[in-house]
Amino acid sequence: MNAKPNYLADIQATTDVVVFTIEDKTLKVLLVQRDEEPFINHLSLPGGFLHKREKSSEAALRVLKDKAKVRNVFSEQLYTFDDPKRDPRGQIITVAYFALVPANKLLSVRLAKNTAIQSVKETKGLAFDHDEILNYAVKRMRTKLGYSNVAYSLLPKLFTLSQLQEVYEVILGHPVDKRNFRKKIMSLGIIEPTNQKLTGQKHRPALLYKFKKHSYTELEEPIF
Amino acid sequence: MNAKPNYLADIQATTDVVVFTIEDKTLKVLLVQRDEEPFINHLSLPGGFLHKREKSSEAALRVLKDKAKVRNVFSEQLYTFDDPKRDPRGQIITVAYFALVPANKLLSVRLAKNTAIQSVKETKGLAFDHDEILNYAVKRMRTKLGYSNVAYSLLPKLFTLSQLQEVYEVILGHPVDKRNFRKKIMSLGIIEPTNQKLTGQKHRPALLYKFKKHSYTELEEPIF
DNA sequence: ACAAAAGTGTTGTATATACACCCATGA
DNA sequence: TCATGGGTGTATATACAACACTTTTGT
Repeated sequence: MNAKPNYLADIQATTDVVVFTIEDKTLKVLLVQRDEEPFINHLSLPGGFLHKREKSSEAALRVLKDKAKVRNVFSEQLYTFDDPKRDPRGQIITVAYFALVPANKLLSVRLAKNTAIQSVKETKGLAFDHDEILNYAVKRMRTKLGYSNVAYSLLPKLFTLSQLQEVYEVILGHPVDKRNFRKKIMSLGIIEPTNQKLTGQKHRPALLYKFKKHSYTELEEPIF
Repeated sequence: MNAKPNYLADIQATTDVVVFTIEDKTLKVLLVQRDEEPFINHLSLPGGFLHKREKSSEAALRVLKDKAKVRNVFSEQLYTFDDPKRDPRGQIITVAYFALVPANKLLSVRLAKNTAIQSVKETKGLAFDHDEILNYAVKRMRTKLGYSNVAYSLLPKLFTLSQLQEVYEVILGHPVDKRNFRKKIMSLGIIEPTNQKLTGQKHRPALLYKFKKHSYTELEEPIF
C-alpha cells in the first residue's frame, strides 16, 4: 500500500444515537452528561468511537446496550455529520442513528447517574452539533411513522388502540379522531386483536392488540 | 490530546456519487472505469477520498465537477456504507450521495474516456459495494420524486408537460394517464407555463413550462 | 392528406372527514 | 351513582381513476 498523500483527511469516526421514547403524551429523548472535555458537563446524545472491524450499525447497538441498557429495539441510520469544525479535537465524523424504545424498557437507565430522559421540546444546548442531529432525527421519525409500522417499537407487545393513537398524536403534534383512526389502522392490516383486556383501570377495560410483524415494514399506503 | 487507544478504528473516508439522468425513456447512471487496484478495469461509481478540512458534501460537489463536469445540480446525502470488509485496502467508509442531472448537461462527459452512461437496469458487477449503493439510490430517488419537486433537476429550464410526464413514467416504471397527470401537476402549483412553444417537431408545438422554484422543496401532498 | 404528438372534461368510484352516543368498570 | 375512558356507524365532501376526440404542426 502506498503512503497516504498529505492532502487526504485524517479521520476518526463516531456513532451518536438519538433514542426516542414516548411518555406522558410527550416525545422524549435519552441524553447523557459528558464527563470529559470537550463540552464537559454538557448534555449530549449517547455515542462513542467506532472500533476496529466494527460497522457503525454495530457500534450503535453497542451504545444502546451500554448507555441505554436496551437490546432488540428498532434502530436505523439517520445521517452522517461531517463538518470538519463540528468537533474541536479534529476531523471527527459521526454516523448518527435513531432508535425507538418503549418507555417500559427504559426503567433501569432512569436510575443511572449522568443520564436524563427529557422532552424533546425542552432540549437545547447539547454538546457538539447534537441539537442539529436531534432536530434531524425528529423530522425523519415523523415521516417514517407515516409510511411504516415502526410504531410497534414505541409500544409494549400488547397495547390498546388508545395507546397506539397516543403515539400518533404525540408525533403528529395534533389530536386525531378516534373512530377514523381505528378504521384506518384496522384497514391497514398491520395489527390484530388478542383475546386479552387491560383491566384494573377505573373505566371500561380496553381490548389489547398486537402488531402482526415486529420487524420494520414499509406500507403501501400512507397512514397520514 | 491523548494517544488513541488501540481498539479504535483507523478510518479513511471517501465519497461516492450516484449520478442519475433520464434519456431515451430510460433511467441511466454515470460510471467510471477504475484505473488502479483494487477492482482495476471494473466500472464503479465516481468518487474519491475526503480531503483535509473538507465536508463530504463538498467532496461530492468536487467529484461532480471533476468526473461529471457538472455544477449546480441537485445532490443529497444518501447513506453511509461502512462495512469494514467493503474495501480490501482497510477500514474505508464511504458517504454516498446521489445527484440528478438533466441529460443535456452531460454532453461533455460523454466524450471522456473511461466513463459510461448506462441504463441502471443493465448495470451490475460494479466495484466494491457499488451495486448495493446504486440500488439504494434508486429506491431513495423514487420515493423522493413522489413528495418533492426534484424532477426539476432532471429537466432543462424549459420543458414540455410530456417531457415531465416521461420523467415520472420512467421512475415509476409504468405509464400514467396524460389528463390526470396534468390535472395533478398543475394543482400542485409547482410549475407554470411560459409564453414559449417548442417548435420544429413534426407535430403540434407544445407549450413550454418552468418550475417556479429551482431549489429542492418538499410538497405537502404527495404526487403519487 | 396524413402522421404524430398536443391539448382538453366528465363521470363513476373510492377514500377521507366530520360528528355523538351508549358501555363497562372502579371508586 | 358517578366519573372515566372504551367502543361503535353514517352521511358528506373530496380525491382518484377511467376514458376519446379535436387541434396543430411538419412532411
